[in-house]
Order: sequence, then C-alpha cells, then structure tokens
Amino acid sequence: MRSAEELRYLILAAQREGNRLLGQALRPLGITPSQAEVLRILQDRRSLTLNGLGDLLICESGNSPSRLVDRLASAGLVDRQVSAHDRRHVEVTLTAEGLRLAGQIAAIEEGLYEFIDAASEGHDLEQITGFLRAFVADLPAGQALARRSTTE
Amino acid sequence: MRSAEELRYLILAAQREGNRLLGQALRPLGITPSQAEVLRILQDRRSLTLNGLGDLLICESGNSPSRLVDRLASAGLVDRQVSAHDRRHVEVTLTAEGLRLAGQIAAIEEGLYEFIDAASEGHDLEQITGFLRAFVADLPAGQALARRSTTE
DNA sequence: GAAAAATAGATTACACGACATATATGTCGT
DNA sequence: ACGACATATATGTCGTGTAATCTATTTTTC
Repeated sequence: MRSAEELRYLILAAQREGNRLLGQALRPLGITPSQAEVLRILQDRRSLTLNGLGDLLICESGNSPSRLVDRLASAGLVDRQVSAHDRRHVEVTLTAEGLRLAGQIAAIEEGLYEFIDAASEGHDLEQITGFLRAFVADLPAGQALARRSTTE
Repeated sequence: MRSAEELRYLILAAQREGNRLLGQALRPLGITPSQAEVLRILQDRRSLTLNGLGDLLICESGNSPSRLVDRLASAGLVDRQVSAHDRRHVEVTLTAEGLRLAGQIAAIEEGLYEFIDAASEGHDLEQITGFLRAFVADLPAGQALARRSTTE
C-alpha cells in the first residue's frame, strides 16, 4: 500500500476512533461530539449568529447549522433570538444549563488531549500539525480552524 | 489552543475535506466514498462475507455493512449469495459492472494520492504515519487497516 | 440428541453531514 | 418605491455512523 493511501486511511481511522471515544465519554452528558463543539464555541464567544457559528465549526460544512442548534435548543442548552436590527439573523447564546455543560465538556476534552499527548510521545507533533495545516489551509474546514485559533 | 486540541481538529478537518474532495470526484460514477471502498476491497479479494468485509472497512465500524452492501446490490454492482454450507453467511462478489467501476475508482484515487503527495512535500510522512499508526493500533479501525495492509 | 450459548447477519432508531432548494429579509441602483 | 440581487436561515432527501435489538443458525454442553 503506497504511503499516501495509508495516510488517507489512517486519517479516516484516527478521526473515526477519536470521535467514537469522545462520543462515549460525552454520553453521560446526553450530548454528541458535534453538539459539544457548538457549546464550547459559545462558551468562548458569548453570542453568535447561526452563520457566524457555522464559520467556526469544523464538524459541519458551512451551510448553516440550524438543525444542530435545533436539538440544542430543544434540550434547553441554547437560546435563539431573532436579531432586532436584521431579522434574517438568529443570535444563539448558552443558557445557564448550557454553560454548566460546557464546563463539563471541557473537562472531558482534557482527558482526550491527555490521551493524545501520551500517544504522541516520541513523535514530532509539530511535523504532524504542520503537514495537516498545510493540507487543509485552502479548504473550508481549514479556514474555520484558522478562525478558531486566532481569537480563541 | 493547545497542540493536542489543534491536532484533534486538524484530523477532523483533513478527514472531512478529503472525503468531500473524493466524493466530488466520485460523483460522476454515482457512488460515494464508502461505496467505493467496498468495491476496491472486493476487487482485491474476489469474495467476502458481510462480516469479513466489515473487518476490512475503515469507513464503517465492523457491526455489519449490510445497508452499504444493500445499495451496491440495488445498483447492480455486487451480487449477494447465501452460502450453501452455512446459510448465515452471505458471500458478496463484484458484478462485471462493479469490476469496471472499481477500475475507474482506482484511477480517481490515484488523483487524490497525488494531491496528498504534493501536500506532503517538505514534510516527513513517516513521522506522520508512524504517529497515527500508534494512535489507532489498539482500536478497531486501526486493526481493520492492519488487516488491509498485510494482505493487500 | 436436546437445551443453552455463541455467532452471523439483519433490522431499527437516532443523529449527523452533504447537497440542493426554498423562503424571508435586507441592500442597492435607478 | 420598485425590482434585481445578495444574504441568512430553514427544509427535504439521501447516505452514512453508532449502538441496540432481533432472528436464524450453528456449536457447545450436558
């Protein structure tokens, strides 16, 4: 198997397993990895429009995360409010319960990051992130991540 | 953003964008990346049971790729045949049309691999695959990939 | 050789995720 | 003020992705 092919499948495997592990860890909170990503972003930026949120999400390609936010709203974790100035905009904010959960999520993510740190013993992480950053730099998800990194 | 967190999102971003690119390239063939993975595996191993196939798939966690194979069967790309000896087993094989498509898929994948090769200019791919291999080694998707690599 | 356990596969329920399309609202040129 | 266009969000459809449950068939155990 040529190395580009192996890399392709390794990235798929790593993403899938990582997501599965995170999903299991989040299960007691009753939320999914995608929902957790939204809550953690809102924890840092008090309020965002749906589009603004979509521009920061890696887990979903821009279109508009309205259904993702739908479920969070039904669960009472976020509030949606139509902007007074521009009624096309919907402002999304955390509820008190959402804020509480965001804190718990941060703790769970910390566990995942320690797992990653342990797995990267003896490897040059900078090589790896450097390659991946270059790979996605010109693509939507890469730009979303760049927006996340700069202000967060 | 700590580097483990960045890596996590980079892997998510790379997987998502890679899959999106491949999906667009495959669209003219009328199949999805997951379906392509099945066809390519069957191209190398003439016949497999559903479970045997699931053990080699990275794109789907072993449970059973029955839905995936359903669609391929409806599209006339694979045949399913209940084993005479053990009627629990369903043997899956490519049809002539499926074999033809598998060849076209290989050509499209080649394009993706050239893109990956280009992006990895100046980076140490061995560092990257080494890290990811260690990361998924003990997890189901990693073992599926190991099975793929050894015999393919 | 029959009941119990294990196994293979299918089915189902739920939540994404991608894409296309629809709808509502704003902006701009005239 | 009107129409063309752009923007923000919502919705419909399809195909995964995960886990739980169901059924059929073998294998094991007594």
